Amino acid sequence: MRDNAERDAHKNPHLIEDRIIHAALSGRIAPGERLGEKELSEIFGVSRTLVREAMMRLQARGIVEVSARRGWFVIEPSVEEARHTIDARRALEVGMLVTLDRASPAMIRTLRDHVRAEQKAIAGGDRAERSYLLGHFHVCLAETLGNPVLASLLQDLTTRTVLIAALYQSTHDAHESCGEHGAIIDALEQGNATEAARLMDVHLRHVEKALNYRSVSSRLEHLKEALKGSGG
Amino acid sequence: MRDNAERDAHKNPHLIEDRIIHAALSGRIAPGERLGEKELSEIFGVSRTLVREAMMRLQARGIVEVSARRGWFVIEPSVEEARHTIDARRALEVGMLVTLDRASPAMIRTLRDHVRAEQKAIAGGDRAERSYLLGHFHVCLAETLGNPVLASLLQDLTTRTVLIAALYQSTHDAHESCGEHGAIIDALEQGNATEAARLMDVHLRHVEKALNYRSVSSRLEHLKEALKGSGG
DNA sequence: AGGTTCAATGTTGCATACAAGATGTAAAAC
DNA sequence: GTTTTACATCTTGTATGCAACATTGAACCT
Repeated sequence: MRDNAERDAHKNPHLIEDRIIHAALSGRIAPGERLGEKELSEIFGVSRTLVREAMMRLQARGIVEVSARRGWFVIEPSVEEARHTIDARRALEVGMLVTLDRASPAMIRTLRDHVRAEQKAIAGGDRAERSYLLGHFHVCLAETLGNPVLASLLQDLTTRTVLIAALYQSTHDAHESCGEHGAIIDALEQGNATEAARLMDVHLRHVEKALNYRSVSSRLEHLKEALKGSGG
Repeated sequence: MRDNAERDAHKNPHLIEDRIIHAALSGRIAPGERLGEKELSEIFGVSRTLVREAMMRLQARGIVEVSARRGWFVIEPSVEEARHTIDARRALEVGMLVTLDRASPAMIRTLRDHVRAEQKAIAGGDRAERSYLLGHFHVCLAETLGNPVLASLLQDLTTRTVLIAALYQSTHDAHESCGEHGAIIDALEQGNATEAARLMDVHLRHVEKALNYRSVSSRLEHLKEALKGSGG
């Protein structure tokens, strides 16, 4: 991995977004975190203009939001938004598998490789890599099925889900997730797309169930919640 | 409807995008059409900066693309991209209905209203309104089901589909589309989400089948195609 | 001490200036 | 007549400057 982002930010206009998405998927950027334009412009060695343009794109992708004259912040979805996001994701992934014809052996091999990488990251204790791979499995699935449009949509939804998981202190076990990924591939290998879809549905319900919607770590929400039952 | 966009473009940062999306859905903006920054900045009475920011968001949404130092253009998807887009849409909409529990009477009423509006636009011969409503039905469906995330995703996918339909000279009949929308609502009303999903699947397959993938109106693609069989 | 006002600072919002490259056109060369 | 070349023009790419607002902290008043 390279650290000198400065030189590439001009050549690849999407570098800034890519880095931020990757960092979010890896759990290195928390929901609610502030992303200052000046700060980023120094990190990437470009002017605020380019940073701003990247933020605009990330905003359209639902990853960051702007508070007028206060700054850019990584999204901090409310409980309702979190539900909607995961529901949308479930719809998309279940639909993707339901409407699938058949998965070729080459696809299966690619997916198995990915799960093996997940296992390795879990065993190795690399938290960032683990987080990234567990999320990226879903993007990888869409890519492997050969649809870049689906893959792109899933990248955004997955990133948002990872942020939600961080915000609501997901207790979802990495082993379990990885195992479920494997089971989905099994079903695909046997040509049973319906079963794969069902397993995906269950998997994503697990993801949601592991969230603790009570413990909102947002300062404001936390305060609201705390004060609601204190003084009345 | 108001024409003086100038005054609002400052207050509502998303006005430019909204207008472009609406125009695309209405068939008033064709695929491949050039959207000059200066041109737009004059129309909306703002500087190029704001136009550019809007274009960045539209780019992230897959509606426009930029050709370096040549300009911004409404997307002109290749046959392959068109297939992927419609496939993604089918996955999303089928999944949305499959994973749905139950549609309330209020929802059914809203949807029926929409279809009535479609019929009225068809009868009245308002091509733009007809195009808009037929596309927007799907967004409306997601909104009505109560998921803004889904609605937002569908707005983008639907817009892209409408552009694809324009590019590949879709012969899909408006009456037929409208009828299929009605049938989907019927199934939802009877609480048969599976059937609704099946009908949606069929509906979107019709949409794709109505495309004429041979007659690519893009100059470049057209030439490529023409020259491929001419001289070898 | 507690609360209020006001100035200082930091951040985004928006416009503008200029650089760099693409395109179209007309003159020049053959 | 055709091709080439040079130039004029137009468009986006990027940086920068300044204005507007939010926040913070200190001084000040009560």
